[in-house]
Amino acid sequence: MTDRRRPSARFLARASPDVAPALLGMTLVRILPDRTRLSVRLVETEAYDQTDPASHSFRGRTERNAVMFGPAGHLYVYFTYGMHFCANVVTGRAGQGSAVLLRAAEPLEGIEAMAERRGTADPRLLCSGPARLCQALGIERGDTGEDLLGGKRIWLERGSRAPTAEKGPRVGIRHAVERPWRFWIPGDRFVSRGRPGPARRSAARPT
DNA sequence: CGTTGGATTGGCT
DNA sequence: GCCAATCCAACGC
Repeated sequence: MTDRRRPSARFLARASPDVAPALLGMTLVRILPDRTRLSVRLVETEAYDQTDPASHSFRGRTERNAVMFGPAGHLYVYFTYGMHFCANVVTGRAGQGSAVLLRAAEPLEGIEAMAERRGTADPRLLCSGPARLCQALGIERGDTGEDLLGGKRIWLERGSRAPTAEKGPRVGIRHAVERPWRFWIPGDRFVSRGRPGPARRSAARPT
């Protein structure tokens, strides 16, 4: 059964590479301004922290990343590529600048509303990707700082946590590519593209 | 103050 | 596989 309790602050106040796999299988619930209830099951996450050249917090606190340096359990939303939002759960202790990027999820409730926002009904195209997830759930700049442990517009529930996680390199970064800080539920069809996986056949072959 | 390029996506070749 | 879309934070001068 699904556990509707929220995770504890203590659970999130750990290092991001520990929290990231532990979030898999948890539920993210979203209440839209018109009170539509949406929910998804997290299936893919990535860890970031201040020692990490790929992290927004690497060069210290700024106006943009301030939420990352606050207490665990808040939502850090950033805007990128001129058109996309991505959402993170702040982890660790205040001042550490660590967070977990929510990369992909399985749609559970409010699928019709998600499909409308996304412009497609294909379940695999609703939340499989960090920017897709945000668009489906209506997460934007103004949602940064929301309290996922005590808030009423968006929060986490324990859900049906995954027994195992697979790990591999993070997606779309230039620095610290060697850190295997991407985590996903093995075999889950809602994991986003770009899976590392074993030996994908490449189009670029030597002659 | 000007430049660069990004924790992405979707459409076209 | 390749690249445009489209904003703006971070960095260099």
